Order: sequence, then structure tokens, then C-alpha cells
Amino acid sequence: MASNRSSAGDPAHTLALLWGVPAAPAGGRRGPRQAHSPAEIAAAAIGIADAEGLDAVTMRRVAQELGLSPMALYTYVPGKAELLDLMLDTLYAAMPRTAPADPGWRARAAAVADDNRALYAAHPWTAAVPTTRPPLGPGLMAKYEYELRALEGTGLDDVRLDAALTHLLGFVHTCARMAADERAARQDSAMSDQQWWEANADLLARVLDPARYPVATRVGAAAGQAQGGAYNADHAYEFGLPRVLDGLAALIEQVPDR
Amino acid sequence: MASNRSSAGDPAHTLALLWGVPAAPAGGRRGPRQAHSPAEIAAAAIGIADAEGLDAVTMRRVAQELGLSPMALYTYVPGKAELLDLMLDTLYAAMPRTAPADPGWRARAAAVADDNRALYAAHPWTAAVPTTRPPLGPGLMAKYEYELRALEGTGLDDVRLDAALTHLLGFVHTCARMAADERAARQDSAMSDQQWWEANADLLARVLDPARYPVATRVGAAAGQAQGGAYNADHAYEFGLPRVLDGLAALIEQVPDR
DNA sequence: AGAATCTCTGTACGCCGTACAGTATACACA
DNA sequence: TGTGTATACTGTACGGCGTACAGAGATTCT
Repeated sequence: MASNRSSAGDPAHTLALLWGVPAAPAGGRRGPRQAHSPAEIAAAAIGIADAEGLDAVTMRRVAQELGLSPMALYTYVPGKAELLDLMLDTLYAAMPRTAPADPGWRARAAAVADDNRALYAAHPWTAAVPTTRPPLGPGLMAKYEYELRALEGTGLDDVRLDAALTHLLGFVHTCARMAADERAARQDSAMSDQQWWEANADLLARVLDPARYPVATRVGAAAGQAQGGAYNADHAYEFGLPRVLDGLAALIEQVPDR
Repeated sequence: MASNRSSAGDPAHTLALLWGVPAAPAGGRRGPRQAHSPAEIAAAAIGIADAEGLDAVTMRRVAQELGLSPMALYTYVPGKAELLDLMLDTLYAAMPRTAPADPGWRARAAAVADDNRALYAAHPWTAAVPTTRPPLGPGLMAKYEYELRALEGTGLDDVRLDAALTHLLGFVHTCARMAADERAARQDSAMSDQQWWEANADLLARVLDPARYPVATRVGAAAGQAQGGAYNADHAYEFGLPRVLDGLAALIEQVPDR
């Protein structure tokens, strides 16, 4: 496997692909027309990922979905990494960009977080795409522009503005990864979190000596009970979002709120 | 590929392996002794990951490192997922647990974050191990116990204590992932972030219309200049850690500090 | 008409995790 | 002490992956 990573191919080709710039210098193109568009490729791949998970997105499978032979895909996309880029940028481009100037920056920031969370919820595999460099396509740019605007007017300088957004999005991503992991664990062990704990209660009881791990066993039990499982992404989000906003608020502080 | 994920195998076997509980019911074991210990397996695998990255950790490669045939590894470890569990738990077990009762919870929390960051720095691949459920071994338990204690005395109830720790560790993980991604991008494109931007300046200039993305281009340029690249994990950490701590402080608030 | 250029197919290579069958080893028990 | 049996380990093989490469067919330019 050469690379399963996003953005690992030749950057110029990737950018041209994402932005829909024709690779050839223009002029009448010889030879047969392509039977599909990059957008169709992306849609097919996204559909597979939504329905069967990221692992199901293979060059062979996507090609089959489009009625092509596997290698024909390579006339559309330089490689798998770029296909993943294309998938992500397509989703970014389609994200809602509704929120107008809300009264307060806090509400606007929360809306940005919620929008991202909704994307992860609709397409859980996006949390698992390993991106070395995010796909710098029109979708990501539009998303970035929109999200920066939501955080503007907080009195933060440009560098801090970018850092604040990165911080916020990182938090949402972490929660999304947790949610995706929960789902995956449930799916491939074919048992819920609760079942898992019950199945291993014996061995755990023997091994998790409360005398040795007093705080861990106490807190772990309390947390597990409260959340209906050891790890709960929803809870992490609801707990964490106000924390993140409070943290940013401490930076923004006395700046008059827009 | 059945599963490259951590913690995807039979849970009882995995737990037994991590805790060093013999799988067989005890008594004199017939047949030849194993030439290696699980700890040696873990060490060999960790060494490969450190030196050549997570992708280099294959069953064949680890076996070769130990002078074994590939399939012999399966007498030590049920599968690759469990090998990854073992690697992680081994590192967790070896983490420093020095910090005594620091004067303030803030310093203690920062120390926890720094310790985790140091682990990611020493073993960048750990940020990329996809964990469905964290490896519930002695290493993780000791780590969890230690880190909870660092955050105790803040007046948080047990559920919030767990949530706060998860929140903090999630942040560190996100930064580590960014750092690892930077490294990977630099490595497999054989060019630095700066070089990349220069190489693509033409196309980007043509396509990143400042009229269409005014805030994004302005902020992106400022951030890139300030950080010497578009994404900088160190900067994200230095910016983010005080944010996270401030966010937790808003929750802990008037509780007398320890 | 012929050359050029493009799309698409088929085959093949070197990886991966690991199932399975067979062989050598060392202890338990007669 | 001999023998049965559980164990460690080897070798081979399978199906899957990304994709290199060579050719076949289609389309347009000269």
C-alpha cells in the first residue's frame, strides 16, 4: 500500500482536481470523453463510505459502483489519497452556511461546532480519514471563510483567530472520533459497551484491585454508571463545548461583544 | 485485512494478555517453552514503530525482528489488534509518575498534559493508533489512576472529574495528531511545509480569489507567516493548553484550590 | 486518411493479515 | 522408561489491497 493518507500525492494535480482546473493546457481534447465526472466519483465513494464504512472504500469497489474497471478510476483521480481528499472537500462544500450575525460570538462559535458535529454524525467515517494536510479545495476554503467570519468581531487578531478556530474544530473532531470508535467497537465485537463490561466483569474484578487503583475504580465506576458506558462521546461533547467556549472567553474577555 | 484496530479481538484473551494472566488453567505446561516474552514482543514492535513508523509494524516484520517465522507471533498474541494494545499499554506503564501534590490544580493538570505530550513526542505513532476501546491493561490503569489523582481536590464530582480528564487528554491527542501529520506530510512528500506552499503558489494564487475568500486569505496568510507554515502543532498546544485550563477553571471556579 | 491522444480493460506484482496443516519439542503419566 | 499429548514453531496458501504496465478501442486534429 503506497499511501492511504489524504493529500499524499502530487500537490499540483490534487489541487487542479479539487478546483476543477483541467490538467491539460486546454484546447480540444483528443480521445473519448470520460463517462463520469469527478463529482460522480466523489458521490459514489461517499455513498459507499456512508453505507459500509471507510474500509469499504477501495478503488475496486468504487470502480464497480460506477461500472468501471478498477484501473479506469486512475484517469479521474491520481490515487486513493486524492480520492479521499475529493470526498472530504465535497462534503465541506455542501455544509450548511446559514447562521447570520448572531447576537454573541459564543452562539456563533457554538453553531460552528454544531455544524461540524452534524457533519461527523451524518458521515462518521470522516472522523477517521487520516489527513496529513487537509484538502485545500474550494469546499474547505468556503468552510474556513465561513467559520472565521463566525469568530470575527471578537477582537482577536488574525493569528489568534485562526488558532481559536483550530482549537474549536479540534475539540469537535476529538468527540467525533470517540463517537466513531464507539460505533466501531459495538459493530465488530457485536456487543454493546454494557455487554462488553459484563462479559469481562470476572477477569476485571480479579485484576482491577481497588486497593491499588482506588481513585480509578471509584471514578471509573461513577462515570460508567452515569454515562451508560465507559466512554460516551455525546457526554464528552456536552461537557466539553462549554469548557472550550469558556476557555476562549477568558482570552476574549473584556472585548465588547460585537 | 480483518482488523487493524486496537482492541478488536476477543476481549477476555486480550485482557489476559495485557495483565499477564496465563491463558491455560495453570499446572505444568507441556511442550516447548516460548523463546520470548510478551514484553519482548512489545519492545520489538515499539522499536520498529519508533524507527520506521506505524506502517512498518507488520506481523512479518515484528517476527523477523525476533528471529521468528511470521505465524509464530500468533502464539504470543491473538492478532495484530492485540499487539497494538500491548504496545500502547507497555508505553503507558512506563510513563513518568513523578509530580507530587503540586500547589495548584492548574500546575498539576498542565503536568499531566505535558507528560502525555512527551509520550506522543517520543513515540509519534501512538497518536495514529486507531483505538476503538483503549487497551484496559495495567499500564492504562496506572496512568488513569495517576492522572485522576492529579485532578482530585478540585471539588469536581467523580463524573466531572472523569470528563475533565478526558477533555484534557483529548486536547493533547489532537495536538499530537497534528504534529504527526506534519511530520508525515513532510516525509512522504519530501518537502517542508514551506516548500509545499511555494511549489503551489501559482495555482493557489490563481484559485484563491481574495475577493471570494477575503477573511480566509487574510487570516491564512497571517497565521502561516506567524507560525512558519499553515499548521503548527506546537503553536496549537501553546495556544490551546491555557484555553483548556481556563475552561476547566470556569467550572471549578470558587472551589478553594485544594 | 493517418497520426496523435485519450479512455478504459486485463493482467500482474508485491504487500498485508492470517487460516491451516504439518513437524519438532518437552513434559505427564503408564 | 516409554509413550501420548499439548505446545511452539514452520511453510504454504488465500483473499484482499493499491497500483504499475501493456495493450485495445474511440475520438479528434493535421
